[in-house]
Amino acid sequence: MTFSSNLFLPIRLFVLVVGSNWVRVQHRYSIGGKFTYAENKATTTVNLLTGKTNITFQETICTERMVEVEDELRGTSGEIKSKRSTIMEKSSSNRSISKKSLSTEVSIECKICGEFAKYSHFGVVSCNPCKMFFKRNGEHGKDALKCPYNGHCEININNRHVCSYCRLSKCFDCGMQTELIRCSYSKKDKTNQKSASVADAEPVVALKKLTPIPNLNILQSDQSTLTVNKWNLISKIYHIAMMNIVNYQ
Amino acid sequence: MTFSSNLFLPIRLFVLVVGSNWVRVQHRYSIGGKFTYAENKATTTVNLLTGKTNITFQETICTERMVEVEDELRGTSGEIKSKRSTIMEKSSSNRSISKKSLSTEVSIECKICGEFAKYSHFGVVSCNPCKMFFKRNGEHGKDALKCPYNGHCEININNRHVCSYCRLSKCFDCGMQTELIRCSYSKKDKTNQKSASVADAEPVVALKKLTPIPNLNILQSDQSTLTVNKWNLISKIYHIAMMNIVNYQ
DNA sequence: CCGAGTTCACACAGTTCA
DNA sequence: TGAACTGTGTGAACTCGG
Ligand SMILES: [Zn+2]
Ligand SMILES: [Zn+2]
Ligand SMILES: [Zn+2]
Ligand SMILES: [Zn+2]
Repeated sequence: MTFSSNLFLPIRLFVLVVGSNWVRVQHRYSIGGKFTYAENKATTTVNLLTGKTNITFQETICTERMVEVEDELRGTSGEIKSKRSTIMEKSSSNRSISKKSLSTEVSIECKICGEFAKYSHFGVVSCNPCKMFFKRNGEHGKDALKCPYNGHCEININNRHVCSYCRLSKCFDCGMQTELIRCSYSKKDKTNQKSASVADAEPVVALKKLTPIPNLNILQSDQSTLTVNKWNLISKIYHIAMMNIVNYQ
Repeated sequence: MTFSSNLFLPIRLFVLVVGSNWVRVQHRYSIGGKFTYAENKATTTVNLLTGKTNITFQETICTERMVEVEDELRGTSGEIKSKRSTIMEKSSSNRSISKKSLSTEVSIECKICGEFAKYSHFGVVSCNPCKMFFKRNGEHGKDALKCPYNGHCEININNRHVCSYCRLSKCFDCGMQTELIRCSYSKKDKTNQKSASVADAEPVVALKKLTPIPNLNILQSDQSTLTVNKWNLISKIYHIAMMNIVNYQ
């Protein structure tokens, strides 16, 4: 994917998704004239959750100059001929910097309760409490619980412990998957335990189609489906990357 | 093979296959008028996997001008005659630039997950993560793993880490070969270990025919078998080459 | 340059205990 | 219930050999 930048420099910008939460932004541009120019490659890797950035900046300065050479040639008849020709001198120097940066303000909230979240758990960006809650209650299903109110409680960080039914409902609504709950660590009989749980528990689940994980799929293959928020986030990343680049100069 | 270009310049374009992953595109064109023109030859070598380009640009400017020359001739009778004549002066200057470029717009996708891939690993064009995954899990076989769903997960870059069983299945389906997984580096007894392992373990493997690595044979000898995708890729290469040429001016 | 190998930090499971 | 921990698979970045 190539962006056209709105800067004056002709910068080619490549954005790649790396892993689930990392986006890599790579700039490549040449600056300078026809015969003296710098080729720059700047790679910024941004973690969308923590905002950490790793930057690699590589610069190659190329100098090509036309040197005029004048040769004196003495002809057979004794007169001096002058032959003028040009040759190309080329030199290039390389330097590269790499730098790790700390977190910036890009932070992510738990989809369930709104608390600060760091990772994606069971397929949804969620905080540790909500992760633990789903692990405990996810397998039983929400039918085992009961809402003391009308079943439409709004869940936030303060009241999340009040109604388990609505909290679990919201977990499922946000896309948490019980399939991602694994069995306990056991090095032996790994396959036995797994097959047992799948066979016993819910054969209906086994027929379910695998839904793509709803974590930050910032850049999916079809770019037309990107929402405004995602484009805004991309431009934010682009801005961060650009600022980091500019700071090198 | 010759392309006709859609520029106004009459450019002759030659495309050659160099090695397995390199394609060389050569342009030749003249520009200018009858007496002043430039003969240009631009050679772009494109790596189909990495998209790197090496460019050589050679320009010969030919100037032929009619120069009016006035010679004083002293006639036999002593009077001065002026003879006006035109002669053809021809000069030519040469310059050549060669430049290695970075661009990666021609990219190849991992057959397993679709991520950007640079090399072929274990017999299949694949990304680094999928390479590592196959190296770790290839030898155990897919029976050691279990799909939490129905065993037909579609693998892409976002969900590849969810179901190891289906990922490994796809690795095998795409043609990854466990035979290409080597032992670890061991500087001593290298030959001994190799011969021992072949002799002891699997004589069947030794009898198997090594299948040719299915990397990008973009331009095979029979061009009629080129698919639409390959033609598209070629035109993409052509575009990149052209853009690189144009940027020199 | 390509394609094997290795290493280490991280993401995201599970577990324990107040 | 949730803070704090352990354990395991993953992948970016590197080395090595042909
Ligand atoms: Zn939460
Ligand atoms: Zn409720
Ligand atoms: Zn892959
Ligand atoms: Zn599966």
